Amino acid sequence: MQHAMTIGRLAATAGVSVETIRYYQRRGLLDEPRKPFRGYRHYPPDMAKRVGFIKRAQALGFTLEEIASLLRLDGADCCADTRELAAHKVALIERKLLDLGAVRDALSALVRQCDTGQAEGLCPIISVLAQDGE
Amino acid sequence: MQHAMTIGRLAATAGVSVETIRYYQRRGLLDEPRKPFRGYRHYPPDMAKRVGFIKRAQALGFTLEEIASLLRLDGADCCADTRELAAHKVALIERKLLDLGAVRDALSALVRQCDTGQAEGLCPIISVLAQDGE
DNA sequence: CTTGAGTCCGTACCATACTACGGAGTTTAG
DNA sequence: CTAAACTCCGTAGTATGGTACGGACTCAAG
Repeated sequence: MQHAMTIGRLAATAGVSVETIRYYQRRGLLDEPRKPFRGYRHYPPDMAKRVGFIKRAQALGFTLEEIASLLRLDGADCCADTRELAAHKVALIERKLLDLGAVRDALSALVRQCDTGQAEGLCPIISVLAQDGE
Repeated sequence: MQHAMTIGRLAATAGVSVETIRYYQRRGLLDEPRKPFRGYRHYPPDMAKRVGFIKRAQALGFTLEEIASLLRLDGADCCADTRELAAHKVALIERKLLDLGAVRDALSALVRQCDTGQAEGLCPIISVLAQDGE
């Protein structure tokens, strides 16, 4: 590991800002290397991978809290927990997809109405989501 | 409309807090009924449906800003502006559908990997997230 | 050896979407 | 008719996920 970096290089490598790195440290997602007696902290290159992990998990809809717990079970045999969390997210997303589809249909019906010039029905956006599903 | 409610009953019916109702009023998502000379404002029952719509739209990932413009489309008849706005929202939703669909596919592929039990040591979800890929 | 860039650290600020609080007025149940 | 409960209204605080700032220190190039 001769390629230890400063925080600035780490941030650049990981594609985030220095402030974001520090924020993740405060949130407990990254640990802060010991500060040398004189000089700057140096970060191992793996840290950049960890930041990448965080960013990818975020893009999949995990909160920083959830990501922190994923990172805590990293490598452990708690695959089942991770699987549960992911499966739960999938279920949430499936519902969102259905509901979003309904809203899209209502809106595009409105657009079609406009195009065919029939001012008959009024747009019922509210009612397409009106049932207390969930 | 003999069933006009006070803000407290509205909030209870809609399953949110009084403060949330007021907040939506401030944000322009709900209008505030006139205050009688002496007494409390009273809210029509439809208002609860409107709040329900807001909540469900939020769960779909719309911001309050976006929801405000969706609400403006409810009950709209077709003028050019309405058509434009609706078409724009449809495009927005199509994009969300694609993004969410991709997230779901990625996540459920990961869950399937867990299930096919080829877990030699590391959880597949963790190891995929840890990858530098992309 | 100076200067400019980068680091350290704390604090403050941003947007979003609430949530809580306090004091005054109003309503309603007993 | 009194007292609890509710409303009104403004202001202030919370959580999330950062971003910005400022002063002191340190490192690296000229």
